[in-house]
Amino acid sequence: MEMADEGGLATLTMRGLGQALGVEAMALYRHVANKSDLIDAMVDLVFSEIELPVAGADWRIEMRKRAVSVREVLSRHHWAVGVMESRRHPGPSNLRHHDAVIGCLLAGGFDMTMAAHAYSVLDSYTYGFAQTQMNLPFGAGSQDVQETARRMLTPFPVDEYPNLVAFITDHATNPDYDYGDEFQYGLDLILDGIARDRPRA
Amino acid sequence: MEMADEGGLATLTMRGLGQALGVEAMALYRHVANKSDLIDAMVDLVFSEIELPVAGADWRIEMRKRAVSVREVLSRHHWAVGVMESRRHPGPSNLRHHDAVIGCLLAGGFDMTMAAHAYSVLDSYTYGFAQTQMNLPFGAGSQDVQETARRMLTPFPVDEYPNLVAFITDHATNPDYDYGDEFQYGLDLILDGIARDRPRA
DNA sequence: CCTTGTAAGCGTACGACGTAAACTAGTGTG
DNA sequence: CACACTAGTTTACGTCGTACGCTTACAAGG
Repeated sequence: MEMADEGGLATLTMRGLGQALGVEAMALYRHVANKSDLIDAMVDLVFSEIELPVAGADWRIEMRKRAVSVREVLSRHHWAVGVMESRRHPGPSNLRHHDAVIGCLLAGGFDMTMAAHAYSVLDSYTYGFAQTQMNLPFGAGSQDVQETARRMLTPFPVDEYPNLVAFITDHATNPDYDYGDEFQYGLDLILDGIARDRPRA
Repeated sequence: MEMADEGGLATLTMRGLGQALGVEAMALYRHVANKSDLIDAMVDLVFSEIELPVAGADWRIEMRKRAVSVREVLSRHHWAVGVMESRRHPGPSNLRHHDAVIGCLLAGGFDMTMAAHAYSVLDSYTYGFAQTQMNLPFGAGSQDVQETARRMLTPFPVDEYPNLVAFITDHATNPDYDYGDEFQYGLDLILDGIARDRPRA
């Protein structure tokens, strides 16, 4: 996971992993069926790092806490975005996580249909945000943003994309703009919407 | 793109593509700098298939139309999810798309900050939903779901994940439950939230 | 007509990658 | 002492992206 954290899933190779462990690549196959199996295990480890919602506590606080935790964990393991939900063999932490989320919603007075709705919006948003942010071709630091944006737009005629340019100059390169803050806005907007729809208990 | 549509990005190889075109693999490098460049071009083609929002029209209708179109396009090109926003060299359709979305929001009376908020939530949700749905380890058909779910839970003690089991049996395997329908729910929830926050024009 | 420049495509080759198969030590247990 | 088990190694195969150098096809200019 350290290797993947640093350079992405692509830099995690069996040979490289073996070398990092002081062992030949093939030795790994004593402990792991194949690379996909290894990634299954890694994904489950990532799930185990996510804070579990507590059934019986305030659902809104718990759901918010979980979403923030997912985002924080995925920001430490950016390789995991895009691979978390695609496993054909979910591990125990994965299943426990889903079980806890559903349990917390049901305990919070949701019926099954509303729980499914809530889970779907929250998860889609949280993973989607993580994905778009992780993949953003610039990191923190407005100098970086400005430079990257200029390089992207260079091949095209000036004034071809006026709104986009306005957005970048007026907003995205503002030094006290942090894209990460956007997450809170959308998260609360969605929680508000869910709270409004939830049948009163 | 036909190749990737069928078997995912992994089955698109330079040799395979050459063969499909009746040409040696290396011939492709006359037209494309490298594989990443090829994928850049493919991503831009995907963007070009997305319906553009019209500036001046009702922003809510346009945003909804766009989100639905994104989802539809991504469902035809499932390989593109996870790669759309990560390109270091966005093409003209990509930039035009972003420009149109921002333009439509600004024309709809949003200030730049609210436009950024709206764009962020909508995009994160739309991509996130596409990602989780595309990657779901089961396709359509409840028989499939039931079978897959049982196989996933088999290695674990019964009653280890009661809420998850309840969700699957009560809800997910219901024959008239289509996960795709969840998209509409979340989309309208988010649009409602945005409409509420938008400063009145 | 011939030359020459350019675009298109081909052939070969290299160094990754995941992993199958067979083998070799070291470690207990009967 | 024999035996099975475990962890690790060696070698090898097929596939990938792609660097490098070669060969055509063809159009423009003298």
